[in-house]
Amino acid sequence: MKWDTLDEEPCSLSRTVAVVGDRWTLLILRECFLRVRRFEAFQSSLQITRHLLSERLKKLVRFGILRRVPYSEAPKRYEYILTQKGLDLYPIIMAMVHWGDTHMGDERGRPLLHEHKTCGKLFDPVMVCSECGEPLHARQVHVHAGPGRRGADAA
Amino acid sequence: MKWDTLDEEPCSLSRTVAVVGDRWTLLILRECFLRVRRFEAFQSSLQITRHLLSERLKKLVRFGILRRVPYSEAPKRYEYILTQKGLDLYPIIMAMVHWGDTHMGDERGRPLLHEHKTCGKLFDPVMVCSECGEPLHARQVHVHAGPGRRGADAA
DNA sequence: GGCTATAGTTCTAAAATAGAACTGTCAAAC
DNA sequence: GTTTGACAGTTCTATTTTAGAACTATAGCC
Repeated sequence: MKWDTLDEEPCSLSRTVAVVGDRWTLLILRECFLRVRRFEAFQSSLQITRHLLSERLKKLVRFGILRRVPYSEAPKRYEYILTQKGLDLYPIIMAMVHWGDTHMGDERGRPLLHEHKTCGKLFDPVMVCSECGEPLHARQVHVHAGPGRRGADAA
Repeated sequence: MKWDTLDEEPCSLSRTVAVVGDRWTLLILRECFLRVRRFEAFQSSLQITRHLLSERLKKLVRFGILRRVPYSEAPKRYEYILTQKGLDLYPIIMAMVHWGDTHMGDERGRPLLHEHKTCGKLFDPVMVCSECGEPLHARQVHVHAGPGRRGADAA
């Protein structure tokens, strides 16, 4: 497999994996959603090596997930802010958090609780069908080839 | 960071990342949801090296995502089947597919279309609040420390 | 001038992955 | 009864990635 062209595969999962499919990237994004924005802040909260952090931030900027915004002119300093494309990753992060809550928990209970400001309640994220609103289950979904596909595999 | 204890961090995202946070694992799971079950089938559809495929399947079995089920006694042969814990990863996969459809598409359209058998329509997955049913957005969610958490970071 | 803060870059060592070849079991074909 | 092929791996070396630590650069403050 050539990882450098994974984002051009005729499969939306592959394309997403090309961008967020590694450990550090997902942990960096977690920090972004927790309002972390600066190099030193990412580095100290994640204990990632500075080299890799630099690489990953560049990649996220290149893919349009983060914007590198100056917050100081002299000396030039930048912070990293989620774009809309980045904010749209929220369901992925939340789906992962929820699976972890459900299947990887210990006896102490959840590390974090989520409150929906709109309704004021503590909630779980639920994935539903856009058409009928019912919760989705793998075995109730049938997959068809779409226009962006010739041969090969996908999901 | 010590990847071998990432599944014990007080953060549900980290714990999930410990299990599915690498490229190959996510692609293998895609195949699982497409009903691929056998070693040779994974290997030829993904072009993964046999060594890594073997490693990743072992890991998924160890974490209870897949079950290794004999389908032939002589010679002994096994196939890999999603457990309920594995099936529950579906929202993560679908969230990633949907993000790819939305943000990584080309002019040819989607690689795959999804039909909800329950309602018969082509759909998109939508993540909603379990309490009020409204679609979730990152900035409408407030995070609280839960019981499974002392100091440090999380999501 | 010396100290600190911030945001990186550069270097070497260790670990993970790629790629190809090899092993072992059994069924069916010749 | 020997050969071929399918299947499910394991083993080996070469390349790529990542870890960990040190270094660079700019500027404010004392």
